[in-house]
Amino acid sequence: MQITRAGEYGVLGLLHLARRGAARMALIDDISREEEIPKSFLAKIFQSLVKAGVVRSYRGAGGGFALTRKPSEITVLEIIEAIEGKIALQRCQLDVPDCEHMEGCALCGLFERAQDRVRDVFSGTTLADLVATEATLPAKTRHTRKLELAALK
Amino acid sequence: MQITRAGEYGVLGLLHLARRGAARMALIDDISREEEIPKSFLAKIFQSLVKAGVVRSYRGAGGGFALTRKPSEITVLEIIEAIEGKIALQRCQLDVPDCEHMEGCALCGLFERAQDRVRDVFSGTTLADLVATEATLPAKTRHTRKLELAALK
DNA sequence: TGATTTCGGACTAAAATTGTCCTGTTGCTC
DNA sequence: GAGCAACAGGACAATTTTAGTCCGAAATCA
Ligand code: SF4
Ligand code: SF4
Repeated sequence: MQITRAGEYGVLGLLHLARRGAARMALIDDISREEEIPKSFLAKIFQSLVKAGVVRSYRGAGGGFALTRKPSEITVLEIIEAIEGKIALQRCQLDVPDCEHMEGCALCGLFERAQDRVRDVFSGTTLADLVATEATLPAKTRHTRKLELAALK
Repeated sequence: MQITRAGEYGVLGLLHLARRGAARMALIDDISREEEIPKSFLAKIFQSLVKAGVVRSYRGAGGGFALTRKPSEITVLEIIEAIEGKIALQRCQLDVPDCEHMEGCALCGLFERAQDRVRDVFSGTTLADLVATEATLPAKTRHTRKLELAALK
């Protein structure tokens, strides 16, 4: 019952992009280093995000990734589901359900309600919200710390 | 991002017990047959539930399992967490967290909120609620159908 | 005693997760 | 166009988790 690393890394990667401001570009290499995410794994994850239209990729020298929309228009739900597929708490909630009891199962409805609540939370939060939240957190321990330290040098 | 089979089977097993009424006993063998759950797996699951004090077990001939409380006093959350451990959407939500970014991570708080909503839904639903819900579902396809068919013979 | 039923732990098979790696392909710059 | 920089895509591998099985032991009852 966990969001996978892939999903988490995806959000963290895009959050990094959002933090950089508007449509600024970033190399997969930099994001991976600064957010401490395995590079080749992150590269793979970003492929899904490109396909989902959340980021654009630019190849070749001087290339990288950039958000296609404003951070305030990209929800966490969209990101996670682009990477992991639809959030489903049980097989009966899958896009192609895998249980023959669905019609008469009371539990099924409960799972659906729980799942909707999760999706509500994630769809009600955008990258911009996360960036804003970050500002309220103790700076010393902020996840962006490596960035800040690097800037000092 | 799914509740495991173990958790689901646990709820389904107890639901069966609740449906049977008050403190009536049931054999693991019957529950497993009627709910179509692998017997040895269900036996294992029920061990956790005994340890958690949700059911009592009686060994030997004429033994079986019975609820220790009224169905209206047993929540789905309690059942699932007795089996799977605390519901956690991410490693930072684990009982012994496994991430060094916690203090400064905006995402962490979001996961916590989502997780709390899930727990709300599950803690707000008891076995009695599920039994009641079942009554409103189409009888023909009800999950208890096998029981009913057996009763006709 | 012997049949029945749960207990507890060791064990296994399959699936999902979490990556790596290598071979393109695209685009920039000289 | 040569050569480098960066992403694209797919095959592959290691690890972990899930989903069970199996069996001997302990309890209980007739
Ligand atoms: S909750 Fe009910 S419908 Fe959903 S997978 Fe389980 S048995 Fe099937
Ligand atoms: S959400 Fe943040 S705190 Fe939680 S596991 Fe991920 S990086 Fe760590």
